[in-house]
Amino acid sequence: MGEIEIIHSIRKFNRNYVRSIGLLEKTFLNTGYSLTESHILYIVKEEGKTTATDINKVLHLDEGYLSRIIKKLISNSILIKEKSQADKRVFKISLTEKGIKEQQKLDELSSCSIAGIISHLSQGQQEELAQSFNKIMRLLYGQ
Amino acid sequence: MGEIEIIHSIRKFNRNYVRSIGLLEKTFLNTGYSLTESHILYIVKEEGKTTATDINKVLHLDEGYLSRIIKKLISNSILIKEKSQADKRVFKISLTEKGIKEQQKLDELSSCSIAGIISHLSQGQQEELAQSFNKIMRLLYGQ
DNA sequence: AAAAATACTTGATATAAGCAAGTAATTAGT
DNA sequence: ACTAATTACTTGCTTATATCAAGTATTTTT
Repeated sequence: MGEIEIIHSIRKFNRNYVRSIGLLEKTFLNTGYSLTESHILYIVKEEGKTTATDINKVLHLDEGYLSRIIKKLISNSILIKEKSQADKRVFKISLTEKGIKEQQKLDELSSCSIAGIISHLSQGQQEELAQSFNKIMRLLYGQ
Repeated sequence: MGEIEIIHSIRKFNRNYVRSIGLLEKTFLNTGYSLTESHILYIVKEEGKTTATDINKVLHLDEGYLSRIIKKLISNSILIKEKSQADKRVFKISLTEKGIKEQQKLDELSSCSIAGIISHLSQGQQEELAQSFNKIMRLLYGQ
């Protein structure tokens, strides 16, 4: 396989996957959260208690944009922030009780939408699919 | 591998890939074309002479939005439209000379950005990567 | 011939994202 | 210890991207 074919395969995948992600975004619209917001909530769940800066080490959003999203999530009682004692520039962010529940709902929605997409595949095909995704993850992102 | 692991793998991939596509979008910003516009031009190149409706069979954009994008591309002399003789509701759309050149530039930019991403991989790893993408394409999109 | 569907357009609006300037706190340089 | 630079976060303003709803013209269905 030459470089041109390799690049062609990846570009073909990208063209198709962009649309899948577009569909995913529409699924999230009904929830009242954007994909980006749901991503932020996922990170806060994973990290437990974190900061805007740490979230942005993953997401690389515009700082002002992130600040506003967090502000909105706080005003909707999904997140709370408390001033860090160690560094008074920093706000520690975490999920409220409501936030935990909302995040779980989003988590389930995401899993269900994936389950739907792979439901027409056999068990063996589903495993092949997962292994392909895992391989790409390792090769591209070292994970 | 159980269903939970399979879904987990795909979701992990998605979280990472969303950002790759975000970066790709930023690359395109400098060109004066959005990823969506470049996608439209790609389809017009592939199809030769096509219609808004046919483009949207692939992209599923809002009709009005697509109409405006096409309008803009026409006013920038990238596309031309001519009324179909067979059906006077329809406009046949195609690339101008300038449009062909611009599309080629976008094509190269896209290929180069992929080449950059895979450049740190060995030839063998690049082939594994392409094969993984191909397998996913077949499983998810039947292509 | 009327009703329904299709192809496309346009006005108004919403959502997502980015830029730039600013405040407050911390760290680095001398 | 004091100034300069950096970091964390915020806010006002703007742009980019996308959607909704209503409308025109044409074609297809009944």
